[in-house]
Amino acid sequence: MPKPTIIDLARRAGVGVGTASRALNDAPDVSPATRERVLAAAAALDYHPSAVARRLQGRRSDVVAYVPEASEQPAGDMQFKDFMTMLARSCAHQSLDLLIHPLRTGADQGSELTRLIRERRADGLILADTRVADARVYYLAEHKLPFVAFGRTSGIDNYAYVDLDSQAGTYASTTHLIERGHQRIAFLGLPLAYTYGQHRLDGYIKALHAHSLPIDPALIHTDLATETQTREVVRQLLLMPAPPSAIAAASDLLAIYAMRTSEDFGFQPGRDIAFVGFDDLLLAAHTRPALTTVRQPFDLICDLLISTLIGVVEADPEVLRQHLVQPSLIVRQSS
Amino acid sequence: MPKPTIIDLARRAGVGVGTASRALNDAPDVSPATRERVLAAAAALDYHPSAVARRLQGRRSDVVAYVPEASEQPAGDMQFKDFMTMLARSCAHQSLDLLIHPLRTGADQGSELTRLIRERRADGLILADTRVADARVYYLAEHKLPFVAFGRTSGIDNYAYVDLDSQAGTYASTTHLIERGHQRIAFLGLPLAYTYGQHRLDGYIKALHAHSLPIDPALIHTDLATETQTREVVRQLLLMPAPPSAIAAASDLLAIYAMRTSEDFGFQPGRDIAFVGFDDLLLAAHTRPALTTVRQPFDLICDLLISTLIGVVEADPEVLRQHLVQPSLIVRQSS
DNA sequence: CTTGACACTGGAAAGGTTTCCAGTTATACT
DNA sequence: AGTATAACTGGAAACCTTTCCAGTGTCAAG
Repeated sequence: MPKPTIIDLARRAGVGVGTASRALNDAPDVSPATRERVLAAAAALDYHPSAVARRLQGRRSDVVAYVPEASEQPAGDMQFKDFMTMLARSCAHQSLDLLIHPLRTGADQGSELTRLIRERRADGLILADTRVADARVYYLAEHKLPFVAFGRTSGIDNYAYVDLDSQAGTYASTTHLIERGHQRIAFLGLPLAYTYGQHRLDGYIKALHAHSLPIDPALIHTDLATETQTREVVRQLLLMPAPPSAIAAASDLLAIYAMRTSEDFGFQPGRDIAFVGFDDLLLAAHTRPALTTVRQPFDLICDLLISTLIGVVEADPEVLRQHLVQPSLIVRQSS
Repeated sequence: MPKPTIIDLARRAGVGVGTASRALNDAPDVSPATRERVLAAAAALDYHPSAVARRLQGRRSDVVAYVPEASEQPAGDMQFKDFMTMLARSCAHQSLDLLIHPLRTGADQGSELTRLIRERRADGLILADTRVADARVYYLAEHKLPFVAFGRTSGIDNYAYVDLDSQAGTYASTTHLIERGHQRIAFLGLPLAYTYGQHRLDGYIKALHAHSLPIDPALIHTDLATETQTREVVRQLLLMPAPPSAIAAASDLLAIYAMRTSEDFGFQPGRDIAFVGFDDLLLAAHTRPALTTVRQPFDLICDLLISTLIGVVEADPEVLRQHLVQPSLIVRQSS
């Protein structure tokens, strides 16, 4: 019993294949009685239309490829699964399948990307973890391949992206600390090679500026990756003659490391020193004290990524190609 | 300039389509000169064969779908990205594409899974996060859909799986503690609804048994999810009249929470109390003291998942369908 | 009774590849 | 020289859908 085709189905229902197809896709030009009969036959035969054949006939493959860097992210990416899940959900809403195709950093990324599109294994690409200078973005834009980047890249502007306004995020968290009366606020930053690493630093600086506070380079540490590294940096901060009274971190993980380190020094986080993070990890709500942080609306971001990509693929001039999404500050006990 | 087809290519190279196809797939029956000519023409036209058409003609879609539960994993799944990346790499080795299709917990999972296969959107499925009683496994096995589960499920045996021998993992870590002279060893466990949660507990108990140590229910806490929950449990342990001298945790995260809590009580982890974890998170090597833990060889597991799945899809009787992979103990300073 | 419009239907064509089969030419062997 | 074999080649068929077009039948209006 080979899998039934639409021909078997049509025969069984006593109609032509064209009619069968129309009935299944509830096209307008088919009588209710006929549709009924086709649907019944489909159920009886346990018929499922071949997505492959359908894709061949249409011009689309109805697949989106998600192309993360085959990460060396220091602490594991805790939000990756949530993000993937939401992205998949957004795809499902548009009846798209989600392909995942990590790019090895060394390999010939260009031809890899080209083949994905040109072989029609995917209609469009979603990039993530974009860097300040991101070779993939330059390549895709130059070769006019359909893609949307999650995150901006500098030195190029005519491409589609969705990005969190990270700068607004740290601006908000830093301002929050300032409004709580803090004057000396340290900043723990991520690698500046990533665009969001840069933006999160920018927001902190902008907030200090806006409130006429001095920028003290001694209070700013970026490119933090490991826990030991972070702890060492925080140690130095706490041992300063005039230690900071608050610490703004560019990620929840950094903030948590910092809180722990301050405890080692006998400080009580949230009381003696204020902390804010960034990301709103599931962890963040469960630390003690619960961490004030900045949340990115992944669901909205994913929807935008997919709808923008569809616009790009269809070359729809109506679709806005560049989106900046606002984060929200979640105030908890640590600040 | 519509995308060139193999017909354009053949015309350009001055050969028939059959010959062109054979030349591209380096089939045996084509002369070196002809192949040369076809390849040159392909380069000139920037020709890429349509994966969709290829899939239609062959019987395969050459796609594997990875089907995680749309998790409520308490702490975010830190290893998810690494696992995905390796799985994708294993797929790439076999020229397969990896589709990701999270299953909403509520929805009609059955028809979702059936459609994935019957519509040929994927040739086979990889399941993950299997539970002790996993409805998806039962369903897939009953409907004879091609799949491999990462993790075992009870109450059924004729299905393909790859699993880490978690029991051996906690057996090893617990034994390691015993050999270090510990007699009172507490256990922090994961939800028992997950098979590995159960197995990790089993290994701990088995190790105590093997060394004729008593099983003290007061030292065993399972179904731990959040940090606060874990800290509370550890607090209770440390306040016991005869507190444990070592703690075996079923995950690195639980171990780290426990270490931190013990520090709050003035203990020095690794000296006053020993700790072992499970998972070998990137974090684990960077805590202080560095965490002794159990590592799963994800690369091997992924290769096995994919090769087993291929065997299942091709109904190859030669392929071993059930694999138990041994973890390895990584000894660091915490024990 | 004829004509037009209308509602529905069947079947062919297209989408782009691989595979199979029959055919052509060249080579080798008797 | 004649035949058998080998080495290669071209093109048709198959994979399974959707879409388009021409056709059939019904009904209303003229």
